[in-house]
Amino acid sequence: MKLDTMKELRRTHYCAEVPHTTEEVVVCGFADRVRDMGNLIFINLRDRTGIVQLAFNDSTDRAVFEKAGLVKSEYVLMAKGTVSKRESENKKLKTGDIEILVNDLRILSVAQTPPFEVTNSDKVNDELKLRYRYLDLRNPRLQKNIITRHEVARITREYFYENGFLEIETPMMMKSTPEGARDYLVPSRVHPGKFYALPQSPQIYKQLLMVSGYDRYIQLARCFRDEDLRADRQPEFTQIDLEMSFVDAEDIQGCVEGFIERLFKEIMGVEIKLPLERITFADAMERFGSDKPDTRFGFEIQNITEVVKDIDFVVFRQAVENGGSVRAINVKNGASTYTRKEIDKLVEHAKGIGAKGLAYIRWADDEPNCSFKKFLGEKDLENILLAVDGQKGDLILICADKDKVVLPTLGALRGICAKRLGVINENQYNFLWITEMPFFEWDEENESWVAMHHPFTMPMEECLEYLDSDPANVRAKAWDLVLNGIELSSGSMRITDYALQQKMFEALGLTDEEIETKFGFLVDAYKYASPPHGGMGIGLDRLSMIMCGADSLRDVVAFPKVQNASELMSACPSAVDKNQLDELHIKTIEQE
RNA sequence: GGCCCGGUAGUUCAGUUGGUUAGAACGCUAGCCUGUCACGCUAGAGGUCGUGGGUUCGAGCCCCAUCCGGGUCGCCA
Repeated sequence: MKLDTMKELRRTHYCAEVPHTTEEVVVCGFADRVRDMGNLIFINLRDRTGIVQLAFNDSTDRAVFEKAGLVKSEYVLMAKGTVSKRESENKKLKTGDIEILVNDLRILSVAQTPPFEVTNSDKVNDELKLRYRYLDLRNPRLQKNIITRHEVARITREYFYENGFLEIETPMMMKSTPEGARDYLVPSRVHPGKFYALPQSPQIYKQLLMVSGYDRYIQLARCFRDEDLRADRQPEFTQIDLEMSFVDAEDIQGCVEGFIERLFKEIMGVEIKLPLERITFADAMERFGSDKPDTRFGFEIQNITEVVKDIDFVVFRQAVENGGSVRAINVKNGASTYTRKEIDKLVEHAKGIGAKGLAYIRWADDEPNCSFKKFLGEKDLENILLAVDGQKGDLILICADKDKVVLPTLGALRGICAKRLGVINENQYNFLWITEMPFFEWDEENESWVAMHHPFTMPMEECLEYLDSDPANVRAKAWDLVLNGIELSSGSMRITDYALQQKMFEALGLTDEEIETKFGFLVDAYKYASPPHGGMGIGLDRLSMIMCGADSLRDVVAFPKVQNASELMSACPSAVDKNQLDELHIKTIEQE
């Protein structure tokens, strides 16, 4: 087919923004649906704003009409015509009461039959859509998400600029720091055997910017982590990275709260009530069994150790003897309708997390059905039900083990049951600050204490005395921001005192040599004085995901990676030419 | 790395106990159609049942291996 060109013609309006007047307009976009009725043709023209109907009838010039007959799905068109009121309105379209009577149609580009219908692809396999991501990105839903994400970025910059933050870029090629997540490494021709790393976050650089006196820093920073993916985890992601000087934790949180409030108001029209709710890490674990609890529903964890400690049931007794506990969640909202099979599935899930099993009481009929009834004394069941407010219609799940097992298990089950029962309000946005995070975390594999946040995090003053004696009880001036059960953000005050930093490194078991080679430049910087400072990194992708009502980052990332961290469209990562490797002084597997 | 789920026309799916020529809808192609808007009607094309091996007289279906995708645990300072 001979294609047309735009020549002198230029767009006057986006499709969904064509005015209801009779003036002449020029629109362009993709042919969405073509309805050819013989002597009457309608074409839905689509661009990033929406759809407008092009009409061709007996008053249309014959050459134009015949060209319209050639148009197929996804052809790229430009059309000039007059806006006309429609005979019957289409209420589903923003422009449903008008159409364009076309007097000049240009077919600018033709399309093969696409592998799936671009605007009707909800059920199409993700793999196929990712392989043809450029087609899926034409989908209005995805376009809306990508545009929303743009709005998030725009408001972020506006807000932080208005509050005196400077946007400063930090390097994408930096020193590898083996702590924490695995680095993506970058070799270089001029440095045989040496590697840059892509940043897991600009952490160190932003701290140095505070040392240098830039006072308030913001960056929409790309970050990279060579770890396994999840629906809410991509190996490459964007962080709203900020750092502030001469502030304490509450100041930073207040600043971020203002940002959240503005963002939700402007984009969603949702009022977020400030200040946001706060809960300590310890309380979050105790009540919700998670460091990122979803508080849109109840089913809180209850400690029933005292109630059941005298029951002669080996599972309970062993847990208590081993310093553990017996805890329960009462799944209300008619959870007693759970079938035996469904409960078995919950038990399986609990085992997957590490629990040895799960006891339950299901009260569907007149009498409660208890899985460990034969071990109970006369009043025991009554006491348990009283302790957890058990009523007819409830399902009570009980787990007994060490707290390290019991809490996460019940925390996970809590979420699963809430989803199954449909008690989660999708239009609710429950923000939650998690405060007083532990400083150390016990690393089973290496049998050592590691920093839970990062080693530059300031411990809480009152905990300094436990540094050596009881690391588990040292809490940090670190906090997370959680939204609907998803960790959005992490922040902390940083250590600016050289001596204290040395002490923290010691507690983490780092030798002087290790400190020098890994963080020497950072440690040295603090010898030259530093304002007190702290900051946060807010997950822009996750934030956008929740604001779009999506349940996967793929819906808000233009070109996402799949589970094995490859990108299906371009098929990367890929093998490279041997010459390229030689130049980088890298031996291939065959050479070894 | 572990566990679970999936892979059958271009797409979404159905496919009985292992049994003749593997079906439907949408899409696509052709024709008809002057007010459609998920247009309608008629006809048609389109399949190495992910791949390899095995069991069997016979495999889309059973077994083994493998690849791809999804979820999840580990992991993610």
